[in-house]
Amino acid sequence: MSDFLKKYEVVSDGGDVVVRSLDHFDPDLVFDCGQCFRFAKKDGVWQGVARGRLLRLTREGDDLRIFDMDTAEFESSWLDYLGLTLDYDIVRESFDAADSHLSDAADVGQGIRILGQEPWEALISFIISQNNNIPRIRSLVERLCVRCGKKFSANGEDFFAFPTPDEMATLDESDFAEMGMGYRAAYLVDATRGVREGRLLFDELYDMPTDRVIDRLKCVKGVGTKVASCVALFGLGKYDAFPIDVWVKRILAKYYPDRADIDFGPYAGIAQQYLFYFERYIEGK
DNA sequence: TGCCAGGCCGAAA
DNA sequence: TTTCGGCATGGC
Repeated sequence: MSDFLKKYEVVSDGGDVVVRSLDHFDPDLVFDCGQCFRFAKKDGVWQGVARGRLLRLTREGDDLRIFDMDTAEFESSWLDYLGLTLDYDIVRESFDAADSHLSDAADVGQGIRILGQEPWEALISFIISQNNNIPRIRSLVERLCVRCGKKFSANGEDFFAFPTPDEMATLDESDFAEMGMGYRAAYLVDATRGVREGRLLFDELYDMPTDRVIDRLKCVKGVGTKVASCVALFGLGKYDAFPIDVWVKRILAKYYPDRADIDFGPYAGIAQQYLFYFERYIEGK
């Protein structure tokens, strides 16, 4: 375990886990910056379904409280999910060194961390995201989970896990279209087929260089550079995944007209997320 | 009522 | 290789 993990402390507290002195984690930004679509704030507590479980958490001053969890479970899977295995002091230093505009964006988005989502969920979510707005993406993802995800109860309510490929395969294109997926219905069918038939194996992608990962993901119909980059970043932890051909035309052309070849380095994907959030923030969301 | 949204596909130049 | 129209749908 490297030194930076000693920057915070994980303790048990009345059936909850409390992460003491945690920097660079603002739930309002983490869960509302457009990287995930299944979390909502309720009575000051962020809650959502992830990895088949209800996750509830809130900030308490310098600490982060995760409800109804023991430290063993937290350390084995949620440390990684919440992005706490990466030192954001180092990320931030690299941004400050790279560029002043990015540094400004990082000021605004201070507290964003990249979650470690399931690649399958990221793939489906970001196929749905194309040419769609965030409230509608949330609504469509939820509709999909209610339709074919496993139902479970937690904290006195019913929730639905994100459907597995097999569960998605019980639906056809017309079912997805009925849900309001539009022309993405065919893409969802192909993604499901691709994973079930082994054309796309996520396990092979973790140790692969990011550019090859993106090429592989593009074997699914409806997955281009942008969607593939989001899956690589949010679902496979490829922090350098940067959707260059899309953002060169949008964000880069907008903020870096004379520097189309700017290199954001090993955390380019995180830089991209700060810039995405910054654009939403300065344009009033 | 229009415009637009975490884009991609396929055709045309 | 780059450019561009079309695409389903519903937030705003």
